[in-house]
Amino acid sequence: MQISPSLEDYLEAVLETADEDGARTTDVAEKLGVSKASVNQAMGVLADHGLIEREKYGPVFLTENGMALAQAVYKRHQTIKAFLVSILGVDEKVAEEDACQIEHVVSKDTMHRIIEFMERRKDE
Amino acid sequence: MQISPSLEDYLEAVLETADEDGARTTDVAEKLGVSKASVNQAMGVLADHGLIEREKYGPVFLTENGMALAQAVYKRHQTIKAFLVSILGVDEKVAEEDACQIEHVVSKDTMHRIIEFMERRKDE
DNA sequence: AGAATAAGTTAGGCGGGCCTTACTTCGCCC
DNA sequence: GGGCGAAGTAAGGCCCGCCTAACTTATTCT
Repeated sequence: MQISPSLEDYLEAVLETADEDGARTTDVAEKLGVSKASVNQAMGVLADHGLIEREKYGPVFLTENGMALAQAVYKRHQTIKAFLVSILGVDEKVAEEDACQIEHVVSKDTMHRIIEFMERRKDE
Repeated sequence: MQISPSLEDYLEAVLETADEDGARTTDVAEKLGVSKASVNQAMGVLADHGLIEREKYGPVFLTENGMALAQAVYKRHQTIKAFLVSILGVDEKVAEEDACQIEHVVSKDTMHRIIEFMERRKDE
């Protein structure tokens, strides 16, 4: 499953804004700071990839695949953010923004090292 | 001075491939893994921004502004790479690639924290 | 129910960044 | 000096990601 960084952001936002009734275009747009039209377009692509399902003029829902991917992205995000805050002492808000960017460009290898580093820190 | 990440990469590559006779389109293209046409186009934009100078069919040279910016970018790059390698233990080659991406998305604040962290490490 | 408002959708457009193809200029060598 | 290959340039095209404007559907309120 290969989607662009930007689509990963949309997927993550769907996860974060969803409740039992799914996620709304407006909320996702708000969260990402883009227009509803852009969200709608992105949802089309995510649906094509089988990552979400939606009925016309209704909310969207993550499929199983979509949920798995969204959670993976979310976890990466949280891990990087935690690293920035707890290890480097970066401000919470800044860390949030930086994590959002870094999560898309960091290699699996470096990601592992970050996790390891934090594990080690925890034990001390 | 506001240029895109991609243009920063071109500028950095000019710095890295240049000798006394300036930098060549071909070398920059090779270094970045893009076509000569793309390099040429980017050089046009950098020239418009007064960051490089060039004569037709000749090599390009960094202006003072261009040199300053290129060095700033280069330093960021090296710092991030050093952090990945020496603190996280990331493989040299992987760190190089990751640094190349991260350098464009990291905030000034986080950048400072990284430097501080490494300074502290050095003292111990 | 009917109007006003909110949510979602569609169409069309724009800039960034890359490409290929074809052309021009340069430098070298017989 | 003519020819050739390499370097540089120009033109045109493609995809991505975003936008605005205009439209359709849903909802809410009196």
